[in-house]
Amino acid sequence: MPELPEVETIVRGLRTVLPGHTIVSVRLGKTDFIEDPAALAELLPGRRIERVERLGKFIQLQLSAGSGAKHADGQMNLVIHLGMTGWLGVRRPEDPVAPHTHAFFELEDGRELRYTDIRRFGQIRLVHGGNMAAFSERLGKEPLEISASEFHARLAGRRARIKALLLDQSIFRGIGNIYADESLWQARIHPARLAARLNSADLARLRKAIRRILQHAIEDRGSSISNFVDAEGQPGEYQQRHRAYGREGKPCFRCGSKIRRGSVAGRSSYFCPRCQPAPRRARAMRNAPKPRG
DNA sequence: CGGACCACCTGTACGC
DNA sequence: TGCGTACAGGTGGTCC
Ligand SMILES: [Zn+2]
Repeated sequence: MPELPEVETIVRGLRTVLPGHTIVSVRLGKTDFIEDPAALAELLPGRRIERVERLGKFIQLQLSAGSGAKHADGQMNLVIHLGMTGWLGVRRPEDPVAPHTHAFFELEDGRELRYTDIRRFGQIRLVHGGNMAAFSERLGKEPLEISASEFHARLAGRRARIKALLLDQSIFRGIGNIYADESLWQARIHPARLAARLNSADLARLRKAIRRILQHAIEDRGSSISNFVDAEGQPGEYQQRHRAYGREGKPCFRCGSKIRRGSVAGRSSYFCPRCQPAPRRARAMRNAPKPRG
């Protein structure tokens, strides 16, 4: 469940062990999710990891320019997205290899950075130093950094459903299905409300809810669903604090009504029918994602 | 612009 | 036990 808090948890773990170390070789398993597998083996060895950053749900390993003719292209970034089931962490070679581990970046001290991803919805790509700013600008604002006025401006006049906009990574980067539902529950806004119909009090509440929930989730090292663990292998705790997500039929923590599940923006969406009243003449929300033929 | 639906891939839970 | 179905943290495409 890598959304912003889980990715931040992974990044904080990697930041304590990776900077200063050099990639000496690369081994790959399945590569259908890697943009240019050959380029990894060709361009990474010899580069030192300088910084570890998070851009929304992306992990950025900033690498040195290295030396030698083939490194004449300057700084490089190894950019990794965890998709639905990705994991990234450092292990020793003798440590057991988790199933579905598809990339090993061997370090000069013998340890290896491993990428594991059951469904392979993640991404591994190289972004040249000169293209990194453009890459970052294609994404929206960090939800923990955006000002109130910019938050309002980005949603003003949009006639899409608020949840669809929260999930749009070009508006805000890092919010996913769990934290969208949790934030909307906290702010008492139905996920199918149109953004343009939210007043400024609604928007102010929503921004505060997003900040509070993401911050608390980071403190709890994210939500662990189906075995998510951080870079050290420890699970998160925030799933115990979910108020809406995954709680269909259970009582609302505020009013006791049964939490309902519907489909908004193509995703399962959990909300309290009483605290989060449905938009008046909105098209009836579909019940749940339908099976495909 | 916005939404519905499909695709990518693997695993798990559950009904029969 | 086995099989079919629904669903899962995400993104990106098509079609209307
Ligand atoms: Zn309620």
